[in-house]
Amino acid sequence: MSISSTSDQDFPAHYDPAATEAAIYARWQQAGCFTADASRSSRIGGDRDPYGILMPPPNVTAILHVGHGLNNAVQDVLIRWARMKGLEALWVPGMDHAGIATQNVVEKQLATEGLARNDLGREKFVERTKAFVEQTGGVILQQLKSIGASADWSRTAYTFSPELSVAVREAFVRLYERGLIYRGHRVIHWCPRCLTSLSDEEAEARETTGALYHISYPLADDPTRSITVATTRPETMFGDVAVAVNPADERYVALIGKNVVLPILQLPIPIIADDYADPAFGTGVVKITPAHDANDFEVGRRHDLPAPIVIDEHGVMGEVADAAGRVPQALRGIDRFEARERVVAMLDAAGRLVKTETHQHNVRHCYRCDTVVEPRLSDQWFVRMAPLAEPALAAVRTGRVRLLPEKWVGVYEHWMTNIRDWNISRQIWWGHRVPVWYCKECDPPQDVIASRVDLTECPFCGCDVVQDEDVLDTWFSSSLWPMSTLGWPNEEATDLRAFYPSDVLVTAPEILFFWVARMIMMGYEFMGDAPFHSVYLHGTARDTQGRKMSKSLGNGIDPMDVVHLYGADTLRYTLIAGMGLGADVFLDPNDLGKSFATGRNFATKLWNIGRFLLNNVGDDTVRAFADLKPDELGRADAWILEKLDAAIRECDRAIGPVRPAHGVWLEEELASGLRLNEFAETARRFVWNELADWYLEAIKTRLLTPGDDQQVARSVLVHVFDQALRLLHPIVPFVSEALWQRLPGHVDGTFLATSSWPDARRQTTVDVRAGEFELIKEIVEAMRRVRSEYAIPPGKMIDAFVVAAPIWRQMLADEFSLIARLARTQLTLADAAPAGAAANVVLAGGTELIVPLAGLIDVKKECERLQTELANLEKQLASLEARLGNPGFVDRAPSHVVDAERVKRDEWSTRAGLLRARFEGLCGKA
RNA sequence: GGGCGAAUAGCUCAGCUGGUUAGAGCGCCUGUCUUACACACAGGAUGUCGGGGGUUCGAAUCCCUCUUCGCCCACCA
Repeated sequence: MSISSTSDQDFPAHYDPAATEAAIYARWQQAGCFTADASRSSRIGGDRDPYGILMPPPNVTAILHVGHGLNNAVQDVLIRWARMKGLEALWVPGMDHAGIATQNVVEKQLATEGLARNDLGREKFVERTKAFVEQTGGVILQQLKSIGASADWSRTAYTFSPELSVAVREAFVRLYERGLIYRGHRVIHWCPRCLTSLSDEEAEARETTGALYHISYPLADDPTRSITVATTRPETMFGDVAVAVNPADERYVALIGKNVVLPILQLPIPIIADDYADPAFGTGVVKITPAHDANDFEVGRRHDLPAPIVIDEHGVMGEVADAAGRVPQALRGIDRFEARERVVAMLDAAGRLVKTETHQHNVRHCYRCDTVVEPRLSDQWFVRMAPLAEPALAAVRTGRVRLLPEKWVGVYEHWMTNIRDWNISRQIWWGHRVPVWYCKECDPPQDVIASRVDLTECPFCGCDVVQDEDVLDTWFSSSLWPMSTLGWPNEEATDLRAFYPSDVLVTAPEILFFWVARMIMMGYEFMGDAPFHSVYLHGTARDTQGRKMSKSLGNGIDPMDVVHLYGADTLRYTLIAGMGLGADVFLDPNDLGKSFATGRNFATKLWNIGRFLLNNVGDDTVRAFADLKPDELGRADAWILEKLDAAIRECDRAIGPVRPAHGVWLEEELASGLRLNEFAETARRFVWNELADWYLEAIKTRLLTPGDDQQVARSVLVHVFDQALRLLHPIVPFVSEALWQRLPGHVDGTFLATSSWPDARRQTTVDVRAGEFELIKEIVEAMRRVRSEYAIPPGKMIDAFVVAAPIWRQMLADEFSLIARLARTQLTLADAAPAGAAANVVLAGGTELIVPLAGLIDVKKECERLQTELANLEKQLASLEARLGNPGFVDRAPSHVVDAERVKRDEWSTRAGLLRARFEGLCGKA
């Protein structure tokens, strides 16, 4: 890509991403820039410390949205930084088979052909899904490449691959053998549309306005008396097996043990006493429906009651088990919500509906299809979580794992200490089938066999066995991701030894419990260590109204649109710069130009700095920066090198450290690192406000004037820009690479992506010349302010005098031409303020600028302005005096504060004196 | 209902363990096509740091309280 000429044709004023990005990415890949070499990991005897990031695997059917863009941009910044720091960096990409989600997609597809999954049968359905995934899946991984993701694609993983399926089985069997997986018969969350159970996390609660129905149940032995129950779900009454009152509730104590008659069915059921009934809620009487409510199930169990099921798997009224004659003929086959209305009408007609009141409560919905979840009594597999949670909780408490932002620590602890068992079986077909076989001939416990290999016959009696029909929760396989992608359960696997544990996990807080917590648990259970030391929980992409971007709201932004319009760097820079730690990113889907202006403007600026540099430095050999002698450097050179060092240090602090120095995070370490917006801002400020605004402007003449000093300026410029490109590369990889490869002296076949991260120089002494440039800069800024204040035309060269301490005088005289160019002001050294009307500015250190105003301004107006300025200054001075006169302040404030205040006071009083003199000189003594 | 967090410029947010004149980006105002960049340059304005109390020589920063938002969790039918 090296170029010999820099005509406008191949170096246009605006960076053209379309012309460069794809080609650069291809060359990175070709050169193997992103492929990690496990043998170089110091953990297995190599020469580099490893650094690992695990990509949260997107669903195999997913298409890139801004959330993915944001998530992967963060990871890519980190991995590119680590790579440049000389670590053996591995970013493992991959996809999730996404059980329910993918099955739903295929079922929808089938539906358009008029087919249901049962029409195909399990085997055919799975085959079809597999084919669908092979044909259309993985689009997102390709899209990630176009935003620059430097993942190691040679290690792309898939939760449903043969290798990872082995890991899933191994984990299941080991947990089963340890008694941490068990089969339970209980009420779980059931989605009547997906026809599967859901975990607690998958059943999302949503605040809903419903109704609380008060129904009177007459006493069996005295139909004139009745007790009233309150329920939100009258349709479940056919499954009632009792009504419960609190044993301490005096209203009902006398009735305990009697029967009431279940309305409509005319079925006698007992009144029982149970603490579960809350006297303060509703009527204090609760109907007990063990098959359709998790709490009622527990109550039923305590009282040894049956659990008739009256709603089937589709959410339709029907007698399923143990419920003969319970569902009236007229309601059979009726949907639960329709049935609710009919039951209410029936009760009303029978005079049993006492009243209906509106009621706020939470209703759980399926996280995949939003259907109202139905509590359902069934057999499911569960993971016993308490023992697994213990080390995972300790990991965060001891600092082995840090959560950022820290506010999530409390949430994590709360969840971990109140953890409930995890339902891992799903009644769908797409996923890892539960590796359990049943033998009809053997007696418990030998009739249930968990096996790492497929069984065709019972290992105990040799007769036929059948495999469990269920598949595992997708998140079960995800929880193994940090190990399974590296070769576990083969503990000798090179990648596993070289890269486990990894370093940072970057994800959205929504899946803290779905995924992150469970990965930590599994890490400890199977590897004896947490899978990473940092969890970076980033914010959400929102529209200008603060709504989360989503497909259903249609307020999303397609990152590919941004890439096509403005380039990947624009997308990345905007997202990274706009994202404080854990803060949401706000973008306007209706105005991409405005939303991404930050990134686009920056990319253009950077491009133009490069353009300037190449046009002015040219292709001729540039002196090696390392060969420059310190005394060859000009003031601007010394200044920009100092700023560069500061920028490098600040960037390091913002993004690092790589990992805790002593295994656990210390207080002081937690204050830095992963502040990517600070990193971006620091780099931007350096490149734009320091390098471009000042250094470049300052050296223009030097670059054009042949001689030794020209060579120095060229060398420093190339060096500083090279370093700046390195700092910026993790954020804007494409434009930085494109420019870096064009720098004079670039060696063909080398990449910025794999070059080294800058180091700040170890300077022990303060460079006086840098300070001198700072004074020049202040003078220029002051002159510009004066010019603007007095509305002096930009093109007009004006004269001014400078009164400075003797040590500055020669230096200033040297730089008069530079100041003249930057401030359009011809300075002359003076010993004191010349007579006549003038604007007067005092800079830090007592340097004074005097700008004769004759012929430039309205003297009368200037007098008024000076007067107010003087009044303000004197007011401020008075309060400063008061503070310094306050013994408490002087005694207890740190000395540097007191000193600073004193310096300020002295400066201000000098300035006040000068102002007064100027005022008097200008207006004559009033 | 329990827990956690936030409130700073028009908008989105920085402001670490209290200490010079509270910052950035975008937006806004004025001027400029100054031979890298008008996606730019130069200059500028804007804050009772949510309200109230307290600690202190000194509070955006620490404590209490109120208000308003947000998030997580939860079996009150």
